[in-house]
Amino acid sequence: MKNSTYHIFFTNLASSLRIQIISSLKERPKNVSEIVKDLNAEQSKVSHALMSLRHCNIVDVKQKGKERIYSLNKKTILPILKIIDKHAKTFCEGNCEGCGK
Amino acid sequence: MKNSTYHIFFTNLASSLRIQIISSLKERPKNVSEIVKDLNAEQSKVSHALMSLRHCNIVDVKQKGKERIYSLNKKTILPILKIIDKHAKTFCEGNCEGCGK
DNA sequence: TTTTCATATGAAGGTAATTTCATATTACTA
DNA sequence: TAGTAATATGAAATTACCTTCATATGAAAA
Repeated sequence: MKNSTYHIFFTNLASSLRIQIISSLKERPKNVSEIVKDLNAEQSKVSHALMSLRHCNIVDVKQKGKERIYSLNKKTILPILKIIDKHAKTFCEGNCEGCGK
Repeated sequence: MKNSTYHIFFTNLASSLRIQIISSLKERPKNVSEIVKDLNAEQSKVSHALMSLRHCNIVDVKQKGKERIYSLNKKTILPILKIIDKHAKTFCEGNCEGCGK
């Protein structure tokens, strides 16, 4: 019961950097350099994060010349984030130690 | 960007033990001893896990004598798990290194 | 056909999360 | 009210994860 689908999937989402990448890709598909600029993060860090997201099919990638264009699997991710937003709105108004507010 | 709602929420779900607890509570509300028996896990471990889930309002608790009855916030959790199940079915048939299959 | 740009990779080190263990608390019961 | 059952708590130890840094790869341009 270590590497279940849920565990890998949620571990993947339990990273601020990866969530930031997801946010950035909501807008449109982007290459690595664009994401790096967006987040003002290190290139290798972003690459590692993208690799991880890719393993879970949270993002998809295609080559275009020497660039790689990453795109978000919106169908899976957006509804989940929406549910959590609603959850937070319902339970974490004011200050909620468990929800970062 | 460390303790965002998403980070705390997903970190909470990124634990096999806590996912097992959630699974167990899908059936019906249970006290700690029942959960401990269900999962064949240590009591203090389960208590810590429940505390963590409670902070995120993933579970709720009420006292009943000397027992504490934990119940699942199904409205938030079930749809999320469902989406991931579907995601896994779509992307991880056969063997998928990223999804534990 | 070397240089450069874009991105990936591996491994060591650092940080954060989980487990464990010993003990505390709280509410019933004899 | 001493005892016990049920659960919680704190802190040290362990494990898992993330970051960093140095380097590799691969595609295009010069």
